[in-house]
Amino acid sequence: MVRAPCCEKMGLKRGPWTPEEDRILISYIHKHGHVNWRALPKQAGLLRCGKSCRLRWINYLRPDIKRGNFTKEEEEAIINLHQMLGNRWSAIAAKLPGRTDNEIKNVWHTHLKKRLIKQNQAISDTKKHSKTTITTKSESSQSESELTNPASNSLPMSPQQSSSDVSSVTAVTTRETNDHMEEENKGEHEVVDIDSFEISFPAIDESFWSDALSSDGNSSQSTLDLGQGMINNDDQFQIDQSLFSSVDFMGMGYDCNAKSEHDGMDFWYNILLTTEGESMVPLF
DNA sequence: AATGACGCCAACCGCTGGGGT
DNA sequence: AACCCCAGCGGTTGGCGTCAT
Repeated sequence: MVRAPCCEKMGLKRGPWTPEEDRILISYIHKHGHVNWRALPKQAGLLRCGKSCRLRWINYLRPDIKRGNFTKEEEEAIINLHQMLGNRWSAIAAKLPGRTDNEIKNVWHTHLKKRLIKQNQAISDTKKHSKTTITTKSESSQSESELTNPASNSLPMSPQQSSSDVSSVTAVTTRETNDHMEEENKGEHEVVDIDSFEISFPAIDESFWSDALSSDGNSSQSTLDLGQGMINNDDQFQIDQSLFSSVDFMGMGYDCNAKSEHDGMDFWYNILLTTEGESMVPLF
């Protein structure tokens, strides 16, 4: 069953807004606010559906909207936030005052995604010449789909994700034996393709996401005690601080690698951590 | 000057989750 | 528990402007 678009009902207007409509909407919201978007157009005397009014206000008419081109800083922030959050445009917009989710989404699709694809293409071309890594995966460059939703393939599953969605974890899981650790330091390690390396992870316990990571600033390593959770109930993530990438996402967190042992093998994860006072918690 | 290709972006569509009954 | 209503979200579309031929 296909639902008819709301605006098709009874001659409601669609398409671009006129300055007069804008004026009516602004004036009404200034006087009465927007408690009920559905009722608003009728009360304001607009031949639009509530949804259309809401969108026009949120994306264009709000007084705190910042118009004009995105600055370099804003673009970099979007790239970083997209790395962390994926296509959660509203969450990204919340970090960029004056910018709307729609605007950010458009900028991403029209500028930033293309730019990143080019950059990654260049990086992968460079790697092809210098690579010593044993790779079981076909040597394809980062795909557009990976760029479209990096958060889903570079992080442990979020509480919103299905715990049966194993591929989102395995997508960046690299397998290393303990022996490979030293090799890794020399820049060599085995990268295991998710398609050819199958392993089932137990479901993530909800408590994982709320457990705090205690950080020991003095030692070279700190330990993230997962409590019950990620791989099995006894697991701990060894966070090797030397492996912190030192990337500080706008003061909100750190990008680091984490290791967990499972069936005699070490599994490495990329985790984003955010600081909350003294402790650090997994961002996702 | 005409026209087709392309890029941008405002607006729309359909889905989802929360709250109320 | 089931249903309805609504706001909010992310994906998609279509119109318009610009550029290349």
